[in-house]
Amino acid sequence: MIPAPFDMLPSDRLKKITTPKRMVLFREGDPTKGLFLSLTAMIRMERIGPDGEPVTIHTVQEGQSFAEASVFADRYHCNAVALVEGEVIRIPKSVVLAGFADPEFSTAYNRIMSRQVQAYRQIVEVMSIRSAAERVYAAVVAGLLDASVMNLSQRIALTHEATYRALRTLVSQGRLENPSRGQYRLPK
Amino acid sequence: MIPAPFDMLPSDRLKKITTPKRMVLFREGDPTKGLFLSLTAMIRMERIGPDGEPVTIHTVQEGQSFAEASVFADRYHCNAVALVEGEVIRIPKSVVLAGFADPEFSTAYNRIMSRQVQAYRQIVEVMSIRSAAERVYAAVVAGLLDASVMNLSQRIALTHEATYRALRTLVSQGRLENPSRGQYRLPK
DNA sequence: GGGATCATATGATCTTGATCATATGTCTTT
DNA sequence: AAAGACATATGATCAAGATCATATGATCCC
Repeated sequence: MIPAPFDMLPSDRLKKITTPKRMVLFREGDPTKGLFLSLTAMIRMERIGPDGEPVTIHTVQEGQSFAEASVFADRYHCNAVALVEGEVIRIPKSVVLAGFADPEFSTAYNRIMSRQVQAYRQIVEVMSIRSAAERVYAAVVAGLLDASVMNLSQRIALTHEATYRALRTLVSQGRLENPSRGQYRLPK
Repeated sequence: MIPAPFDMLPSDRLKKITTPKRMVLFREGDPTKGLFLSLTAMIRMERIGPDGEPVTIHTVQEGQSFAEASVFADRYHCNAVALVEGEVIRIPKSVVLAGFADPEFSTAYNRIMSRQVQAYRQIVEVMSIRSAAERVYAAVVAGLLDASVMNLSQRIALTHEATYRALRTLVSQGRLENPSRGQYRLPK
């Protein structure tokens, strides 16, 4: 199944690709072929820095789309490399551009992009909080502790040790509850 | 002048508002009236945390749009408060939704949303770099030093002192040039 | 021109989160 | 049931960035 809103596009134009680990999906400077959708893959978007070292721009998780802006550009602005084996779908830019003629697709696409922008703004604000405890608290309030603590700590740029300690502190302050090992929630 | 792509919408439906300092544009739970465009205002988007204290979700700068996702929601999810006096434009959600019938508007709007997502992903990745020098370097490479150093330091969540020191370090390493006071750039 | 304000710049000190280490709980696999 | 892998959890130490302080250059404005 293809995640919304791309399921509204003609499925015969979408190309499923199985990426072996380390496969390069595109390189900086390549003519753009379209955006991608990771079904089960993890992709590193990287740019080669002035020192010649690769700098990670973004890491794509399962279920996420990436290279959306390539639809409006002639060339890719970074490299995309598979970190593990997995499946991705390539959506030709012509298909997306044609999709904008369909108000329903335009609306649906804009909806998910708006949500993403909203989510990123919040993450940026959370990441700007200096104190580990306050950062973790803001993240929990924002609902970012939906998976593991490990996962949370990565998303808010703290070590998992600092995150565990912050959670402990918040529990001792009565600002969070720890009903069982590994479970944290706001007191109700 | 109204920034793209909103200049493509019927201008008689857009409402210009002059916000005095501290004016509340909308509150969490209010029925959504549409999205906003800050012309000269600074707006704080905040949510009231469980402690009853306001938590900043995002700070809107001049020229930015905000509450885009409200177009797809019944109620606002946060408060919007003017930090200084300034001008904003309100765009009713019906106008935006009607706009999606126009492929040209749809394309233009989705273009800027794609760019924003791209930019936010990059910022998040930069903010995840622990070392101040590497963080600043990545930010400069990403072109984030387009205004003042003060501005940069805020955007990448470093104190300005740490940012100045990191710049100094990078210059001494030959990774940046400092042609004149306050000017920093990549060596050609 | 003089004063106010702000960005740039750097030094000294201190706090805090990173790092390293270790242990236990949980889940999966065989 | 044992082994392996991984998340949870916490202690000890250390380095790096935050904080506080001070100074200078630039800009505005009256």
